Amino acid sequence: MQPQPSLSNRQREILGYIEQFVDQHNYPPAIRQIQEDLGISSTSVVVYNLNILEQRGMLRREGKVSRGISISKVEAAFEANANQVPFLGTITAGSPLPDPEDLSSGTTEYIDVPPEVVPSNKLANVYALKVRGYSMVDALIADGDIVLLRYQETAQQGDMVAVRIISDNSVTLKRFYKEGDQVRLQPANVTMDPIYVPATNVRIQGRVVGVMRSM
Amino acid sequence: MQPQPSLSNRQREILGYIEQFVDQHNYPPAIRQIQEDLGISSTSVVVYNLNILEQRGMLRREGKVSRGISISKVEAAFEANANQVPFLGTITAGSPLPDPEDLSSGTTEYIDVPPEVVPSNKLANVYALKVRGYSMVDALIADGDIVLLRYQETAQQGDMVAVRIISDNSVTLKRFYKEGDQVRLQPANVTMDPIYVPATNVRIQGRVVGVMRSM
DNA sequence: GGTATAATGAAACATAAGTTCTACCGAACA
DNA sequence: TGTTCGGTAGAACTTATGTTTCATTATACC
Repeated sequence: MQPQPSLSNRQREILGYIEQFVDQHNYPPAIRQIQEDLGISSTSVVVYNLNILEQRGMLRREGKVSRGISISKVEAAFEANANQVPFLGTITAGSPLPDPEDLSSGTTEYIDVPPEVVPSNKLANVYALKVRGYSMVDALIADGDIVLLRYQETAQQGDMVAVRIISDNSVTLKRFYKEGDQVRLQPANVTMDPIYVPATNVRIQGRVVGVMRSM
Repeated sequence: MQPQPSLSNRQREILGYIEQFVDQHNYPPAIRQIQEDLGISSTSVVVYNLNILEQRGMLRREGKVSRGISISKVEAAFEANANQVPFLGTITAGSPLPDPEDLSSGTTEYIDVPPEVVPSNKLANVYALKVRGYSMVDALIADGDIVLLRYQETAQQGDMVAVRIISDNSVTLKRFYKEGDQVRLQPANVTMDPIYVPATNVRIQGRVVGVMRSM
């Protein structure tokens, strides 16, 4: 965001009116409409303030076009809602994770992620996978769940990560604790016991940043 | 959705043009603009087809208003993005569920729900609660999860529901099976055993339609 | 107070844009 | 063949709406 330049009350009022109007009608107001509904005495006053708002980048206008006002905020709202991450397919216990690089493969699907699950500013390198089977119940993840992973090869203590246990050729989701040469993999379900694996036998394939389940 | 009435090529073309135009400019096109850009010979032809499109419910027009076209699709897109449900607070094992009627209490928060979790057309009576504590791990729900409940007092076999066990004064989330006078409450975690309760001892407080977890 | 600058008012002007009317064309049909 | 009907053309008409000019009032600063 740019530094917010000071707007006069009238300018704020006009801007608010336009937003509300567009919201309600799906098309922008005419200058005379702004004038009348806001009790402004002359269209030239509206024009005057619209010009300032345009200079400040609060909106754009198309000259000589009726209702040719477009509020940047609308775009912003759209972008704000466009919290999407690529959907890369399915994982099962046995199979390796899909390669995040597969993004290039043209027709990638995207799914919405509410900011309550992953904040908009932390969506970089995040992708979604659908879980197949019950191999991850100990991570509180069921068949059909959508897991959100951020691609990374290292992890902090206690992170929930997708780890590949090389000797097993399996992928599981566990909390990660490095303990010397060992790695402790702790199920999210607190009633279950951890497993210990030599550090050389695990590869981190991403960090779990969210789960979404539909029923 | 209404039955999709057949549109002529020209009508489809006009509709598509309007969508694209709005997308690009944030305000609707003028009739003459449609006419020229689509190589139509007369404005009356455009008007003629716009009227049909309006009758078909594909768009709305405001009489005598310049660029007074509003595409229903825009609203639909907005609505599709406005997949929100009220956030009613927290639940723990012991406490009763918040009353969905509390909606009236003014400052309700709302949270986004992606259509992958709950389809837009099934959001009626759905509300969100944040889970506190680990009492519901056997339903594959952890501390901090957001559960989405649809308010209802009955359930189908196998539904995941929020049930209140009266004698315990507790609320849990389980799969619901009615078996004669008994109710079988089955943990979502398939490795765990069900519990049996007399039907008179349970109250269904809602159906779990989704879960979202942030980590 | 005097002067520059920001903000307002009122009206005239120009034109962008919706509306309407009538004529025309081709296809379906009796 | 003539008649109806969905669709197309062209043009005139009206008005909704942006633009501009100029005078006027407030605000600030020296």
